[in-house]
Amino acid sequence: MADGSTGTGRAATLGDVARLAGVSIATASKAINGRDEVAQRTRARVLAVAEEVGFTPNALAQSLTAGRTGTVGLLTSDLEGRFVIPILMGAEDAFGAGQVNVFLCDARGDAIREQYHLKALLNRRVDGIIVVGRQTDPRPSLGHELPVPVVYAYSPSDDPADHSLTPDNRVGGRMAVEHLVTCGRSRIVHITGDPTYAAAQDRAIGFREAMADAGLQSPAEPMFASWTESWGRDAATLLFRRHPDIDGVVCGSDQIARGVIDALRDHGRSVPDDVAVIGYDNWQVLATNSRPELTSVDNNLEELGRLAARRLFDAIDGRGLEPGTEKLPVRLVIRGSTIPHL
Amino acid sequence: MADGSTGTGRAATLGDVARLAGVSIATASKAINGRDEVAQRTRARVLAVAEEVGFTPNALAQSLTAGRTGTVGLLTSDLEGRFVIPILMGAEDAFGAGQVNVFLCDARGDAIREQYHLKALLNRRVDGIIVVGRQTDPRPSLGHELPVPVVYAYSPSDDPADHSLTPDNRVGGRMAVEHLVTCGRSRIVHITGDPTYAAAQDRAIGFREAMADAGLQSPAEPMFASWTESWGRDAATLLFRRHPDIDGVVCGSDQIARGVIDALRDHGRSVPDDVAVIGYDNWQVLATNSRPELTSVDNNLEELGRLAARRLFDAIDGRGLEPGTEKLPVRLVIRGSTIPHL
DNA sequence: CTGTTAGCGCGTTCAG
DNA sequence: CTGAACGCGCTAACAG
Repeated sequence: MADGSTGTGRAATLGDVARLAGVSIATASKAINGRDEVAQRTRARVLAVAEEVGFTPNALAQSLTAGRTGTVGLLTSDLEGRFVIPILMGAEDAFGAGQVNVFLCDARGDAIREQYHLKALLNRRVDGIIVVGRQTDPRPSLGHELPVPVVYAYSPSDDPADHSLTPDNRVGGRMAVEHLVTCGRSRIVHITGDPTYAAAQDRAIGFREAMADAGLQSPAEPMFASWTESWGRDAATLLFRRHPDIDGVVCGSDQIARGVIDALRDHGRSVPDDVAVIGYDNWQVLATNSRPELTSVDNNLEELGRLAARRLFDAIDGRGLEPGTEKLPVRLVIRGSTIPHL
Repeated sequence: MADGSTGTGRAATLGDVARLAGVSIATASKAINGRDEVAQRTRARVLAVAEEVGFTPNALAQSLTAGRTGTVGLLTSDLEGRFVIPILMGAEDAFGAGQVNVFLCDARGDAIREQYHLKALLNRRVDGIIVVGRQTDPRPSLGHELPVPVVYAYSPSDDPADHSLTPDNRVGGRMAVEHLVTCGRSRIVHITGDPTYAAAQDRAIGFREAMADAGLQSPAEPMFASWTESWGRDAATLLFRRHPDIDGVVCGSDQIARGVIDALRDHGRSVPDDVAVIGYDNWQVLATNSRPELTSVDNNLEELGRLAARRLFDAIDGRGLEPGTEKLPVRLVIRGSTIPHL
């Protein structure tokens, strides 16, 4: 604490502490690291001095000998941070507060920049890397020549030999339908986003499967276009004009759901009384500000982050990563757009 | 590239390269770092070997002697990442791609955890720290006993001796009014969020000043409550019932603005023809999905991040940080909620 | 119990 | 132009 002034005074070193305490560097080290080969009185003296001069062990030097740094790289292209933030938090949780620190690098979707960041992370000797994408479509692998383990989160790697974690969109699509069926709906349609996204396709597959399983026929084929509110509005207008008896809408995103609800109100339909609407992603700012609030499928991203961290940890400890993509369970968050008076 | 397999093969060291190239470590070092005290042929040989074994300089070892690590800590409590992500990106820009890496730590609003992270960052010998809050209210200083410079971004420090960067909310409030006046509005009201937030108060001050400067009297006092859509709806309903001739609404956030627009549609008012509405924060997902799209005041967070990085850089290079809080200019993003047919 | 010695991987004198 | 030697701060074997 008495380091002195603003950004100057070179941090105290173990040697400083040892000298001031009148012991050797090795003894000081043992005392501070709680080894039991030190006399109580000596330890007390060393600790007192350390406290006094505000000694902070130099993690760099420690890492140099230890062979591991206790750092992890989070390599992302998620410009909004929508996926990377919960994953980061989950990872921090799993690593145990402060044991591990995370380098966050944003490649902005640029492969060159990604290589650059990767290089930097390796130079800094991170113990492992988590790659976070912003779509569930497979992304190019970083390859296997890397000296540290890599886990892919949200976007799986396109190489099946890598270890990837991604939410199970198919199950999510199913869940949405099953919930609406439980709510007594039977004329259910699906409005979703960009058909080039795996997420859109997978959720639609789940939708179709669950409809078939329930013995229901959708009044219309799933409609794909874009992940926007305006598409939600337009699609809803179109569909309800053609099929006025629709009583449930499964949406591919919360934004689409907001648009759908919006359009329904314009057309004088009540949500959820006339029509139940369900979103996807459980994006708080959209879901809880909606009127009524939005039932939505949540990807459990924090859990995904925790798991990614745990997998990486295991790999770092030499326990090896099984190749393949884990599809993680999603969960339904029920609010007022499917169940009245909630 | 030929390091070998998955996460095992200890990374090649400068010594390895030197041995394989048949030169001393010192020569290898010079060759690789582009010093000109090396014969062309020797350099070529060394570089070839380095490439072949996939040599990566150990940044830890470099930092140990260099005295600086080329790392920066980003200490935040912004759970959503709404502020921290653009600031991170701005900082990465300013530092120059890859020269500097950022440790991102989320304290989750917990002072204990913050101390813990701070300690870890200092152990890792970061060259400097940027503290990012999620409100513009002053936050507790980290103190001045730190061995590295600190810059506060978004949330200023409560200690005027620290260096802080925060958006100029007062000017933002003014700008909103001035824009509406330019658009020919004169009966303008202000609906904003939680009155305990400095952001709400400062924007309201700007609102009042600009109204006075324009010689206008607001039909109603600014209304404070919460940063939500539902408050926007309720407040708008209330206000328009009492003052049907209002023709402009300055909102304290985009969420509030969304609610206001929503209510206006319910009441059969057209935006922007009957009433112009302006939001705050320019939160893309809200602003561009609105119908009509939302004119909004943008806090220029990336620029703020860039500047924070630059200030920190200067301080690291010993150029010293002037104490005080810099209020950064904001900018208006004009869309359809104030100007028709845009 | 304590101190001495030897590295960890690299950059940097300073002789050759 | 090249190499031997030292130090960055710390931990881990050994001796004493």
